[in-house]
Amino acid sequence: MSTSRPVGHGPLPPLHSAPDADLDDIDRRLLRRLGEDGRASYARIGAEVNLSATAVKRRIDRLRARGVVRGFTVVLDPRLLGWGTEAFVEVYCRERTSPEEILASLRQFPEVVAAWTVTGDPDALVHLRAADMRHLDAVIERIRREPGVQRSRSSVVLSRLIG
Amino acid sequence: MSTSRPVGHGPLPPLHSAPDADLDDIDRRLLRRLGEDGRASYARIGAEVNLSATAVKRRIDRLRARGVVRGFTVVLDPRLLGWGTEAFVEVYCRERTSPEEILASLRQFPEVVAAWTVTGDPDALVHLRAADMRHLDAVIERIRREPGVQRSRSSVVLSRLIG
DNA sequence: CATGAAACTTTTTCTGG
DNA sequence: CCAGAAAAAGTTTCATG
Repeated sequence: MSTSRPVGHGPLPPLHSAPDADLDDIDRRLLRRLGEDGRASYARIGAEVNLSATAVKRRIDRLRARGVVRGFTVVLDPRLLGWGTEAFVEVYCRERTSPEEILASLRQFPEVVAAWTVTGDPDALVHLRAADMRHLDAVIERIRREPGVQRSRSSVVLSRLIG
Repeated sequence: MSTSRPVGHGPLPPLHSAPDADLDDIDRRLLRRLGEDGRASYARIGAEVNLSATAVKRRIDRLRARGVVRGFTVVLDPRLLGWGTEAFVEVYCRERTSPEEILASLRQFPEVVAAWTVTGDPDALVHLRAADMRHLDAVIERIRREPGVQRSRSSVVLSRLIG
């Protein structure tokens, strides 16, 4: 029943040496535990941080209220779900293409797992997930044809090192 | 206690139209619900998918056993934790630098949230999180000085569009 | 073989110290 | 922060289609 998902490296932001977050040591251990198993019971967490289940719940509630804890989610295996191929696409937009327009363009693709506007030559970086190369190719082609998009440069993921 | 985290776009792989995963419609709805709230009770989930809590638990257990569900985790707000600045760094390695060496280099930085080896000109793409620009700059400098690293090209994240 | 109901255990949630 | 009681959720067992 225990999930082994080391944090620090991974989808979670680093907990240790956080510059400033008003977290005490117990909060950090507690969040680390929730990072490893988001369904861990308050009682079990409390046993590990030397706190009663009630105290643990109150701390987590407080962290939720503050917005530090945004919620809880399930971690799935994209490969086993049939989404084994991923890529990053740098998108170069035409002049006068707003982030809103980029967003609107990308929103329609379920293959777009994440996207950011960035500094530098490209305007946006897009993280794609697809079933296979063929699928990936098709999606990239469709993105390139979007009105606001001028050109793009793709990197297919060979292996996930961290995260 | 309900978390609004739309899936399809985001850290979760898309659930709908999964090419092949041996998931039936109930599994997909169930996973979607867990994506939104990883701590939702079996009873509540069951009420939404017209199944008993027992049946829901067994389905989730089965999905865990198959590896489709890797676990559960908490979703944190990096900004409120003091990690508000992020960037992507393309790393160009020297000849004969293995992925293992890249991994070993990057592992030591807690600021490295994710990293992939990729096709194309750069060898690796690195996702960084830092407290601020100053911090980000320092980390990138340290990465550039790593033995296996030849040069790098960075994009600072301006805004998160999706994910 | 998956399901649902019931029995049983653990955990959560209140209350008041 | 602790203790205890009530409520809810998790877990196991068993019978059914």
